[in-house]
Amino acid sequence: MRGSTKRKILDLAESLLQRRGYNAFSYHHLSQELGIKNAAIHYHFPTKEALGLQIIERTRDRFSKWTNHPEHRILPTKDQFDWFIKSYQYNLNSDNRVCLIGSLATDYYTIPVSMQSAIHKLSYEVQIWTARLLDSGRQAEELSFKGRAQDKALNIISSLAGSLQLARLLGNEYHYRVVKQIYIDLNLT
Amino acid sequence: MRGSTKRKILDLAESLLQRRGYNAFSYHHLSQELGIKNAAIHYHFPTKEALGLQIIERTRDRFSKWTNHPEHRILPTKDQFDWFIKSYQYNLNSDNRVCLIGSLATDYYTIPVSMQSAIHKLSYEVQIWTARLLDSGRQAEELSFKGRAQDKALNIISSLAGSLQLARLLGNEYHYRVVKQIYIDLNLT
DNA sequence: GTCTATACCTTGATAGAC
DNA sequence: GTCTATCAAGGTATAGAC
Repeated sequence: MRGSTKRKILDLAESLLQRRGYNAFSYHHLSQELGIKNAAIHYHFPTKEALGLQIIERTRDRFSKWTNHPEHRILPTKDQFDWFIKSYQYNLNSDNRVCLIGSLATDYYTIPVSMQSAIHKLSYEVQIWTARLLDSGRQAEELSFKGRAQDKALNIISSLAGSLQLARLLGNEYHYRVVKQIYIDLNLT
Repeated sequence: MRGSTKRKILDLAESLLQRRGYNAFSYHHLSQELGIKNAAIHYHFPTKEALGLQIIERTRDRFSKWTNHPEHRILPTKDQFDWFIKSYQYNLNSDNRVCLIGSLATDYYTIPVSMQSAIHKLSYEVQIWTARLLDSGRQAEELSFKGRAQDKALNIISSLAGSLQLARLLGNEYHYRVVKQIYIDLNLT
């Protein structure tokens, strides 16, 4: 992974995947942008499936590392939630990428089974973490909402995924408005 | 439009677009399923762009027809909102399609400019209608929420688009939970 | 690790017969 | 309106030299 070329391929592929979708980026895009030939990419990632899979696994790993870090787990609910929101806005400010889950969910029935399985795991992990954060935050009275924490979590995750997509059509400010509304609805200010 | 073949092509293409995305359905898919040759499809829709465009325009037309119908405009806020929600659930129950806006928003940077423009118009119209419904509903005290109607509208639309996508990963019941949470947050029951 | 060269497939699209 | 036949372009992937 420290191999510079391999990492560059992975970074660029991730970016293209979230900007154009799985079926609309090619080895040619990658090779041209990186100034190498497509055979070189196949050396590092034998198949497109292997490449796609590593993109997902790396994201899972990042998410897991942050959320399981001892120093992060003891942060106030708001700080943890802010971090979560920021991870979406990083995409927005990087060429209007949509989130990985949203991108692969719309391509779901066209991607290899191994990738379906991996993105399923990621979405499950995100959902569990968010639900727990909301639940403990409500118990600690750091925020408030009605209904079940899991339902509210799903509602927020859907909202964030969708708002990155709508931002492409209606402008980036719409994402920020959606986020503002989320904070309002949680009484988290 | 009454032409049976043309309509069948449009229906099937719409379905494939919302299930697989713009770049993952082909004239071959259409011709095989309809039992005709790809040249016949090109007769009705000279280019894929023309086909994609008509799909969007038809959806815009449907939306406009319903929302501008005099009998619908005087319905209680809840009834109009219920109709809106049902239009998403129709997709969910038809082969787990995502909504047209969500599908084309993730493919946005890979579709022809004419389609970008059309889907932009649709999303704008949906946003305006939803914001007005929420605003007048709140004034009539048929529902309640904090913040601006436009922001809440965007929040709900994003949520609905996203939940159809997440439903593919986490199961259809998650969409219904998101919807339930939306009603709870609006005090609309 | 990266290259050249190439195989093989799918794609959107067109020409012209019927 | 639909067909057969065909095309050029772009896609993933592999073999083998360097």
